[in-house]
Amino acid sequence: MSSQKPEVDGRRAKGARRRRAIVDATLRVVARDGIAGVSHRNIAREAGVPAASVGYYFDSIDDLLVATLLDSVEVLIAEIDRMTSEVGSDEQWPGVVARMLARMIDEHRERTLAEYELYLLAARRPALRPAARRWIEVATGYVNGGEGGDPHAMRAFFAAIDGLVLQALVADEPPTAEELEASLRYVMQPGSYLRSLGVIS
Amino acid sequence: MSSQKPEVDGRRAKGARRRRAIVDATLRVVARDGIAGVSHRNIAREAGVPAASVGYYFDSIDDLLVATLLDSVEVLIAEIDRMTSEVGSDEQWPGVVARMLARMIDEHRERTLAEYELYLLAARRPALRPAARRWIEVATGYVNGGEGGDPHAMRAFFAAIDGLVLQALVADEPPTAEELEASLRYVMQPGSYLRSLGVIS
Amino acid sequence: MSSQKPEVDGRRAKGARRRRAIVDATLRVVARDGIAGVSHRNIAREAGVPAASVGYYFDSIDDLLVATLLDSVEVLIAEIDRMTSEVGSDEQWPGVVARMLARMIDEHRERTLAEYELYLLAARRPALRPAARRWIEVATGYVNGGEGGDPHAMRAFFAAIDGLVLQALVADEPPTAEELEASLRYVMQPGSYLRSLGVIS
Amino acid sequence: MSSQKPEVDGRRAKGARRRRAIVDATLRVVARDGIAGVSHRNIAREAGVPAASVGYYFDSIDDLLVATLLDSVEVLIAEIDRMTSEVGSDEQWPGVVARMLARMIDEHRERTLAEYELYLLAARRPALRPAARRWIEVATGYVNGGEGGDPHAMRAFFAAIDGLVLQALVADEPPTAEELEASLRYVMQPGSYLRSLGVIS
DNA sequence: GATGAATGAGAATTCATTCAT
DNA sequence: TATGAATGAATTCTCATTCAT
Repeated sequence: MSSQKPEVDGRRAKGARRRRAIVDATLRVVARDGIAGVSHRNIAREAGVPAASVGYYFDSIDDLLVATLLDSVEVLIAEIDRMTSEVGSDEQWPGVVARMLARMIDEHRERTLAEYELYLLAARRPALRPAARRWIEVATGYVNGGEGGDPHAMRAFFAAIDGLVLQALVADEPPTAEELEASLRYVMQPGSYLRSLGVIS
Repeated sequence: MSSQKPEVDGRRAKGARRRRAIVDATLRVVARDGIAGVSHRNIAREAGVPAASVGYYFDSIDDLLVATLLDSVEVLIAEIDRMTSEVGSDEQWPGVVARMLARMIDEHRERTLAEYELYLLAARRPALRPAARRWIEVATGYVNGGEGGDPHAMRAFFAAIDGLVLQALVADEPPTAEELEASLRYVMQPGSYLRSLGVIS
Repeated sequence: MSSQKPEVDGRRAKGARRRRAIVDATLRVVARDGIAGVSHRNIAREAGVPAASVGYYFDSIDDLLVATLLDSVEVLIAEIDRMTSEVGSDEQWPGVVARMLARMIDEHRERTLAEYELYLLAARRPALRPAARRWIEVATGYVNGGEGGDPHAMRAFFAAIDGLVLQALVADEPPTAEELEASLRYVMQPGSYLRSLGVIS
Repeated sequence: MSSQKPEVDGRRAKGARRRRAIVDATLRVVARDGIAGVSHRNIAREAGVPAASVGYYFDSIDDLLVATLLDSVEVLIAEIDRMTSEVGSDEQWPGVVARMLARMIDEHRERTLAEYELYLLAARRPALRPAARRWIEVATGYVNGGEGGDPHAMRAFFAAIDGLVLQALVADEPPTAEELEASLRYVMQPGSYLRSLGVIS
């Protein structure tokens, strides 16, 4: 698509880049200082942009948080993608998921914490709901492509995962991958549970 | 036993009452405005005390939040107590828990949300950890008195409950008690799950 | 040279003026109420600017004090300049310095006191050291251009002056110019002292 | 002296002890945090007494500072006493004084700083003047028992000492005893200076 | 006499927003 | 379009003081 004023595209591209930089910075700030640390100044400093730019690109802090939550979901999707490609048979699932959770809890603790804070914030700010919903939908879709399976079982399954991560984040000593796997086996028993989920037949 | 200085008791009692009023007000404020709404001024207005009193009774906002989280656990305990007295056989458990959760989500939505926010905050503030831990311990203790049962199964069980509530709080349309019960049945199957938990034999 | 955006210069000039007004006001406040009187509110009221402006132009109170101390040095320089132009032969020096000190103590008592308070504060706040050092360097430089002379004699000389002013500020009845001159003669004896300083040969 | 109510003496003694503890604590607090750090709470914590006791034993902060300054003078007297007993002939004086000053600046830097802050404060608070005057009188009295000697020379002599300490406290690198001695020799030259002071004849 | 309780006032700092350019 | 400047409002925390006991 051509443009009469190429510098406009340059400017637009610059604007998009800057917007992007602000969103990325926001996720880093939430990871570091929590949602309470989200302020125009903090974000601008982290992003390396003028303080007024944050207010310029996002009408309100809420707008910024919506964009950040949505963006973090995409990052999560990419991460899950990478992990699912590592697993072969159903029998490995508990171990694979456990290791993924352990990584989220250990290596990416602050980042994971940030995502949960944003997620919980959706309970208060309706504007964040679509982003939160997308998260659930994406996760659900990974099990069986979004089709089939008892939705109540599905909900229980992901609820357990969410709860395990939540408790791990709060715990003084986070559980190891082995412990997580042991817990996961109770909600991923091939004979009864996963069958109900439609993961296996 | 009489005292020569009843006025001391009177003062102490008044102080305790005021302290109590501040904690109660804090839980209401968190329920209404979220943790972000916790400020000396907001709390003081809600409690009907001078603003400086909040700083007087609690050295820091964190101290106040710790006390509030601890207090909310006690309230939760009382609530669970009431519910456990209603249930007869094991078979009823899923329904009873589902109805309890539905009530937490519907009638006491903001209050429950407040508890989860405080709970998640413990992930960032170590000072809140003991309060958060007490919550888990209390819940765990209710299943079998804290003895026996596979701890990993226990963890998975409560994780599922936590996750169900969390997702319900975020959802546009919260699940009904029936839907929750359906989900719970997957993590409370008498034949496999509850037996592992040591709830039934 | 003209500018396409004269308004920028206007704004910058206004900012500089306001900054200047705040520094001036700070020196007046320290003179009137001491360093203990330095607060955003007090400074702002004295300068006739909004309270938030003080925090806007100076990141911290220390920054403001540094700027104030540095500024007061410049004022002192101007004052000394004026005085040095009045003196002819070496023999007059004690009298001239004595009159200068007497003026600092009498007419500008509060102002001089403010400078000493800022100066002593440098002993606690390293950030003020450079400003304090500049004061010493400026004074030293006036004797012989900073070159030659026994540095220990120089130090003793200015120490005596500092001490005389200090004691005069604390005294119930400040010394007259004549008394100061009599004291100064003991540290400015042409035959031994000033020769060591390199002031005379 | 007998008493009908020995417990009163006990109480009085306790009160005097507590008063003393508060004064001592004040000097430590000023040494540590400067005069700005003097508050009822800080003093009380440092002294290990109830917060309200400070206000009880001293009507105002000024009263407390007066007592503290007076007390610090007595401590200084004891210290000087100890040092004067070490010196034999006049020739040693510069070295002895230099070592004393070096110790004040190095080992007791904060304490010395505190004394200068209190001393300078006397310039603003007339209530502190008597304490400051006593300081000067005591120091002066040590030279020749308070009699004889040219008072202007005396003033210059102590002014130089005061100024040397003042500048040493502000300097990044405090002078060594040797450097101080070199400076002191210029204001303690036996042939002219000390003779004027009446120290030697 | 002595002290815990309580509070109004004030401190520095940070914030979101507005405005002029 | 984009941004430095500016500011009223709000934050937590500390303070001296008063009061009841």
